[in-house]
Amino acid sequence: MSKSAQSGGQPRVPLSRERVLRGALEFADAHGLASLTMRGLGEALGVEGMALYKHVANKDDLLEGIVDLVLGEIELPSPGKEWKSELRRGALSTFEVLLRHPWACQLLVTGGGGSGPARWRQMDSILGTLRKGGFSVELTHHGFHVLDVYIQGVALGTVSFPLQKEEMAEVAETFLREFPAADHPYLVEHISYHIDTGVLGEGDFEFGLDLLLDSLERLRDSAATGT
Amino acid sequence: MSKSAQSGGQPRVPLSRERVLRGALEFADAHGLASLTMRGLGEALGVEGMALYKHVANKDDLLEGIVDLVLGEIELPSPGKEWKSELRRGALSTFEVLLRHPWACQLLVTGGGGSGPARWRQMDSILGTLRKGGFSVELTHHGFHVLDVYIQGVALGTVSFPLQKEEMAEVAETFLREFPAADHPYLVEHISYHIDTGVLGEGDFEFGLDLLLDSLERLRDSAATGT
DNA sequence: GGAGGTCGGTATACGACGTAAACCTTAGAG
DNA sequence: CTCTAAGGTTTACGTCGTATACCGACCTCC
Repeated sequence: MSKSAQSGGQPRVPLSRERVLRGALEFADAHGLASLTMRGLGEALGVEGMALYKHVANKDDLLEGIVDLVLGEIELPSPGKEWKSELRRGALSTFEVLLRHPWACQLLVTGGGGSGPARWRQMDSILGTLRKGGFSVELTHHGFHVLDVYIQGVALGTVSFPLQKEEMAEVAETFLREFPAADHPYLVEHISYHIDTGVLGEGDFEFGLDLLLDSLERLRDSAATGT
Repeated sequence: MSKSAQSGGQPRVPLSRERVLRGALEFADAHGLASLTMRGLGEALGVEGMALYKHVANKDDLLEGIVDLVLGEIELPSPGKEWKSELRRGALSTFEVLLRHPWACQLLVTGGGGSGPARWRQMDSILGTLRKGGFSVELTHHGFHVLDVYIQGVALGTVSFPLQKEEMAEVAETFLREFPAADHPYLVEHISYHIDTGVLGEGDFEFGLDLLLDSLERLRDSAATGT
């Protein structure tokens, strides 16, 4: 027998930062961020809550850790290839990943914006894609922030309005019924539109995304011709 | 004496939802959201913490209340006037208000997005400004969401990166020093740019805002000419 | 002008949370 | 066989939101 497994029962796998973070991520996916508690996570890992502190500095550390894990799932654009489709792909991937782990949005946004290695890699690849796509340093700067903010914003908005298509219509209808509709004619129109077309979704996300990408392209070109 | 003031000392002003919410807002401004606690707020209002529950259903109710107060500070665009400058004004006002109450951003985003009357009024006025500006229902829908998300996104980003200009440069420099810079060339360039130009600010906000407004205008016009 | 009801505030208490500190257990090294 | 230290447990503290019971002052109505 090798040195790690021995005598009686199970193979003695003694936890680790890795396993704690992975467990926390799954726990959050399963039960939501609010239910992610040190004692609860401990139990899920078959251990007393305090044991986690042997692998994690404190709860904030743990949260930062799982945010970075999530960010690591994002598909990155490759600097050098066709910039627009690369950024588009990366943006859609970000959107998907954040919707897959709704709680991560919230953390990303309230916890300083995610400052782990996965975030750095993502930033670098987006910036690089713009630069290699012919954008000046300044335009790259602006473009990056606009895209970044937009993506996080939509993900956040979508996530904090967690309704399925039918629920949505139902809720909207009861809302319209007991509402000072006369004072909010345009809001009523807007809600009605939502009743017909459903919730915010990928389509709405892509609308703004393409708007931004096209605008950035136009700016790049007009800067190049010296306008 | 009138009926409200009497005998011994002070004039008997018995709290109210209004005063509780206003007090909570000031408390959050002064000490941050994390320090806003029922007992703490009670003390600030010269009252035991439990007294607040006579005016507020629970803490969530209180938080929703103060978010709506903040939203009420926002200057609204007027449907009918020149749409672009109106929306621009409203967006800048939103930005300012959210920076004035940084904690509100966070609440706005985690607490279902603010669903009180102030939010409704704001939504209605933005939607109305677009419609009266000649946008179709569909384009209004998209334009609204894009603008809305962008504004909240930038405010959130700015707020969660709470550095002054000099701090910023300093932090960035130490960051660059102990950083695997070789693996993140574009990120390094980006940070250097930030060192020179300072933090995210109103300028960066306006860049994306104008980008969006111009793009929307273009879409409106091309839809009008049937392209 | 008392009696009673209600409104606004207090006192006390409970369970959950993050986490500090001390302790125990085991397994490998000398 | 002992020493050590890493990994896990126990116990405890302070803080949070809040349920519940209580209490005093006012208003109303007979």
